[in-house]
Amino acid sequence: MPLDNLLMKLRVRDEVSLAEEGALRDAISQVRDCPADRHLLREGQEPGASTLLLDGLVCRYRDLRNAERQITALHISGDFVDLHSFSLKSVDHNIMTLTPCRVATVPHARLLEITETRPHLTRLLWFLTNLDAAIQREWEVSLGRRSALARTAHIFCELRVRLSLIGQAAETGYKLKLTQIEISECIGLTAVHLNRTLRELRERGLMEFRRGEVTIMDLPALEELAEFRPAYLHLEHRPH
Amino acid sequence: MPLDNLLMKLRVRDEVSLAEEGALRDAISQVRDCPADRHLLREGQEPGASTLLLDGLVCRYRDLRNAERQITALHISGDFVDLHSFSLKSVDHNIMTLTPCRVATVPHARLLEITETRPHLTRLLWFLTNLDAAIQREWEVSLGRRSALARTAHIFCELRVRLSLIGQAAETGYKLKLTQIEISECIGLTAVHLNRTLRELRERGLMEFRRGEVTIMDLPALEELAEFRPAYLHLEHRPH
DNA sequence: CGGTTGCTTGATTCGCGTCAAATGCGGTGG
DNA sequence: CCACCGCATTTGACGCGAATCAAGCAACCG
Repeated sequence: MPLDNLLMKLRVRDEVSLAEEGALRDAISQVRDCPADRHLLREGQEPGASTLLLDGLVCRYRDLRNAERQITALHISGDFVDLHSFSLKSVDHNIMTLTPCRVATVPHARLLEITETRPHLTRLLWFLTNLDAAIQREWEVSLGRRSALARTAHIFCELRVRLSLIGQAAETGYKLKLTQIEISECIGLTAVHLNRTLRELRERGLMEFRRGEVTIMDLPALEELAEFRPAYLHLEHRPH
Repeated sequence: MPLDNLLMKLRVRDEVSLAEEGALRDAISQVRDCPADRHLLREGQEPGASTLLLDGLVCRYRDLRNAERQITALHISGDFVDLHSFSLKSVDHNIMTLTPCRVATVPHARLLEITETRPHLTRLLWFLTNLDAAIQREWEVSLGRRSALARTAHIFCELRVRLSLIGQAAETGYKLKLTQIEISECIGLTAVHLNRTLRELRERGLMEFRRGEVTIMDLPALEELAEFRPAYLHLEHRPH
């Protein structure tokens, strides 16, 4: 079912009625597959539809002059990768797949209709925007003030929780088909230094990352090192 | 007029009808003054109202163990400092005034009513959330990949544009009643290093920051150094 | 199998942090 | 109006964490 992961994610936080589920289903105009490393959107474009990620990993990033890029968000199954394009009209960054992906297209016209007729569902979509923003805030904190070691630990803690909500992570580990280069671009390190940092985490017996597989040896110690507080992921179930 | 700055900000991007203006006005339950360095909200609280900043400067921040803080957002007159609390229910960071402020309280019940009855106004509020998120993204880029010099230049470029939208900045400068310590907490530097960086900007003839006053000597060069592209501030006028 | 991409490690450099002290400045009270 | 206090700013000396440069290795893929 294309909507499963999105619905799981939403239903952690609030009720979603069958009518709302139907409205979301009707909003999808098309489902397609997309290979890895393909742009879904580029800076300056004005898409007429938003993209819901059904499977795979997608990032949003910005390039700077010195040819480095900063990945500003990572998206997993069930995330609306550019819901904000409905609201902002133009996008101010690039969006690309990191693995082969399955994506659903949601025309802005149908989102508009939802905002005209379904206040509660609109608030849920708005909530998703706020959730993305909360995650971004936490990345700002990492980039600004956490050491390489804590920053690295933190992103793996965050992804563990986010993936566990859609049944794709356990306490002991999860699959994450990213390269060290890509992860380093998320956390503002060079790939070389990330590699050394991963070695340190491994040698300390906290976690391991090898060939797209995260193995967590000591979750409490890892979360403590990262100062990971999942409050920012807003896991509480509340009427919205 | 309490709403002037918010309306100016919105009307740069879209039409706001008189009825909508009235609805916003009716949403305000109270206006009050607040001294500098006062918390408006703390991590974990669940406020029943959002706060619209009418005058002054407010920041959002998170503290880490090592007693350092990262400021994740700066708000100026006309900004909803915690519109997201309506959507997220609990706040995951601290919000405090940096200067004496005048703030308006907007009960969540009235925001709820707006979402139930005014789709277009709801979309405008949602847009404000997305605008904040776009600014946060740009801060992530700065924190992750820009040098101290570019990062410093960038925040002054951004604030110049944001303040100019509400008539509080010129090409040549603006008032900004912040300390170097506070600015350094925004851009992930130490106050000492920011001070050296400001000296460098001054010696290069680009800009000066003294006693809460920004003087810009060479705006094009400053923006070039910062790689400042205002696209992320979404200044285009579009139907939402 | 050879080519390509990602991972790993070492040597070195450098940007920014840390520590410490001096200077400047606005506010307060006598 | 001046003396003093506390905080912000400025500067210097020094150290460290992460970047850079470079080379070798492992894994995958046609």
